[in-house]
Amino acid sequence: MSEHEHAAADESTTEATSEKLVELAKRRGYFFQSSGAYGGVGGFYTFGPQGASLKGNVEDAWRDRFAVAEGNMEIDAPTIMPEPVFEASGHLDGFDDMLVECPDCGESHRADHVVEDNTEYEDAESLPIPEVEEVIAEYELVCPSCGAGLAGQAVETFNLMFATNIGPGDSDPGYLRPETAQGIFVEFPRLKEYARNQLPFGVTQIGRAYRNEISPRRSIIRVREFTQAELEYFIDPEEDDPDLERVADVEVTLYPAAEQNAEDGSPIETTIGEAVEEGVISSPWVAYFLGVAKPWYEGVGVDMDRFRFRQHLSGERAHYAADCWDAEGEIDGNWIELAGFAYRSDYDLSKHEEYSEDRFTIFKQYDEPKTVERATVDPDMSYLGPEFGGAAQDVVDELEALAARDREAFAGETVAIELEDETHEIPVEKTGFAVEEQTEAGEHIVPHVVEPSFGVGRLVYTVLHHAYREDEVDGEQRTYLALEPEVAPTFVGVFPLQSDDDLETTAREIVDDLRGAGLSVTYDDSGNIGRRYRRQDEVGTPFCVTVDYETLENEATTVTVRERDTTDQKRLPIDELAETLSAIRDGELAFEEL
RNA sequence: GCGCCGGUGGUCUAGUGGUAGGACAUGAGCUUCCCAAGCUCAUAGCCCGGGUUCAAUUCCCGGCCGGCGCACCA
Repeated sequence: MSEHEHAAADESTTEATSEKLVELAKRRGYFFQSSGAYGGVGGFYTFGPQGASLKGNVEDAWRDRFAVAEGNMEIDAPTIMPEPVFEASGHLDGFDDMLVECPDCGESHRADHVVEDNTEYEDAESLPIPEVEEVIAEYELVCPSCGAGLAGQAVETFNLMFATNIGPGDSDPGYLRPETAQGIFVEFPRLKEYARNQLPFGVTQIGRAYRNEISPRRSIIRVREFTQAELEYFIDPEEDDPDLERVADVEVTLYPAAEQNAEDGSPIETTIGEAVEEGVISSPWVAYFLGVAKPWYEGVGVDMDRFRFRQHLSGERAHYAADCWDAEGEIDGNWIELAGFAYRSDYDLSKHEEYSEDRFTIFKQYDEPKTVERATVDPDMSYLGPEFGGAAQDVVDELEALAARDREAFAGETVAIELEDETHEIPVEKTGFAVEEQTEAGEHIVPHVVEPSFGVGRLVYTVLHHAYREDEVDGEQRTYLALEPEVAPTFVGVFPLQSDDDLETTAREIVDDLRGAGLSVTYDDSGNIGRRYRRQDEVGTPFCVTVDYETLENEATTVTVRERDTTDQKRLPIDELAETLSAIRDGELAFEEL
C-alpha cells in the first residue's frame, strides 16, 4: 500500500454510477451525444478522443483473440447493400413492424399481434397492410390497453432499416445493414474460395450497423448506429466438432432457460466441459465460443462478478436458431446484452442460395466416389426447335425432370409430357434418353454457421462502468477508472515535477523515448503535480512518470513511477523505463514486483 | 410513438417578465513543490421556432433533445 491514506473502493459503485459515468464521459472525452451544435440527434453518439482510443483498443483485443488466435479471416464489407440482399436475409419483411395507435388512450400496439391474439389468423405479419386494417374492422378489435375500438385506425409500417438510394433517382434502393454479419454471408461464394473450399473456417468483421430504433435509450446502450464485432464460423454439421478440450476448464456463470422459468431459479456456476456433458449447453460449438469469450471479457476489464451467460427463452429465439446464449453484463442492477452466441444452422446461406444466382454451398468430397445409375436426356434440338418454337427450352426442362423422376415414361415409342395443360407426344428417339452409370465424387452442402456477435459500444460502456471507482487519498476524494492497461487510452503520463526548464527537457526526452517504444503517452506540465495525477486517474491512465530534482542530481538517471489504483510510487532508472513499462502492459510483469 | 418530468458557461447547478450568479474545470501570471493548495486576472451560458408583451431565459404553443414508465428491441 501507499504511504498515503488509501481507502478501499469496494462500495464505490452505486446506483448513480451510470449518471456519474455519463457526466465523466462527456467531460473527459469518452463519449457524448452527436450533433449537439444542432440540437442533438437521438440515438447517435460520438466517441471522443479517449473513447475512440478505448474502443479501438477493445477492437484490437477482439481481433487478436477471435480472428488472429483462432486462425480466422477478417473482412471489411460496405455498410450499404442493395435491396435484394435484404429480401434474401428476411430483413425487408421481417424487420417491419405494423403499428396501430389507439384513438382513445394513444397507446401504440403491434397490429399483427392484436390480430393474432384475437382472431384465428396465425401469421398476421405476412398480410398486406390494407388487409390487416380490414381484419381489425371486421372483427371489431379493440385496444388491449383501454378497450377502445381500433376499427378505422390506420396501420402504419415501420421498418427498422435505414433506407437510401444508390445512384441518382430512386430506382435502385439500398439499405444500411442492420447487422454487420450480412456482409459476410453475401460474400460467402468468394470467401469460400479464400478458404480453399475447406470447412470449417471462420470470417470476422468489425464494423458499423444501423437500426432506426423507435426509441433509443440509456445513453450509449441502445443507439441507432453501433459497432459490432462478429464472427461467422462455417462448419459441416456432420463432420466438424470444436476442440472443447481447450476451454473445458473455463469457469462460467450460466443462466439456463429452465432456471429462468423456474420459480426460484438462479444462475449456476459450472465449467464449459461440465455444461456440455450435462446438456446444459446443447451445441458444443456455442459452448466452445462461450469458453473463448469469458476469459476475453475478463481480460478487457469486465467484472466477472457482474457477468453471466443467459440462454434465450424459446420465445425470444429466432425460429432457425437451435440454441442461443447471450453474454450479459450488469449495469446498475440491470443486465444488458453484450454478445449473442447463436447456432444459426444453414438459415442464412440457404436464403442467399435461394435468392441469388451464386452458389452458397461447399463441395464435400466423399471418402469413396459413389456410382449411381442416372437417367439422362440429350434432346435433338433440330427436331424440338421447329416443332415447339419458343417453347422448345421448356420441353427440354420438362424432359429432364421427367427422366429424373420416372424413367419408365420413356419405355415406349413416344413419351408424353405436360406443357401448359397440353399433352405432347414426343418420339423417344428424339429425346436422347439414356440410362448411364455416373460416378459422383461428392455433394454440395450448405454449411451451418455458428455466430458469436459482440456489441462493441455496449462493451466499452460496461468496461467503463465496471472500472469506475471512488476512493480517498490523503483525505481528498478521488475518482478514477481502473481500466486494464491493455485497453486504457493512455498508458503513461509523463510530468516534470514543476515548471523548470531542466525538468521539462528531461521529461520531454522521456516522452519521445516511450513513444518510440510504442507506448501511448501524454505529457502534462500544468499546475500542481497532484492535479495532474488526478486528471490521469480520471481518464484511467495506469501509470505516471514524474521527473524530479533527484533525477537531475544523479545526472538524469532515475524517475518516479506511480501506479494508478494504489497511488504507490517506485523509482526506476530512465533507461529501463520503456522496457519495464512495455512488459507491464503486455502482462509479463507486475508493478508490485518492481 | 404515447404519458410524466426536465433543458442556464466545458461540467454541475442558483435564479429572474427588464439579458444572469456560484462551484468545479480550462487558460495566463505569481507563489509552492510528489497527490485536486493559495492569490490575481481571463475565457465562457439561458436548446430551437412561433405567440403574448413596450420588453421573454422566465408565460403560452409547437419542435428538438434527455431521463423515467408504457410499447418496441429480427
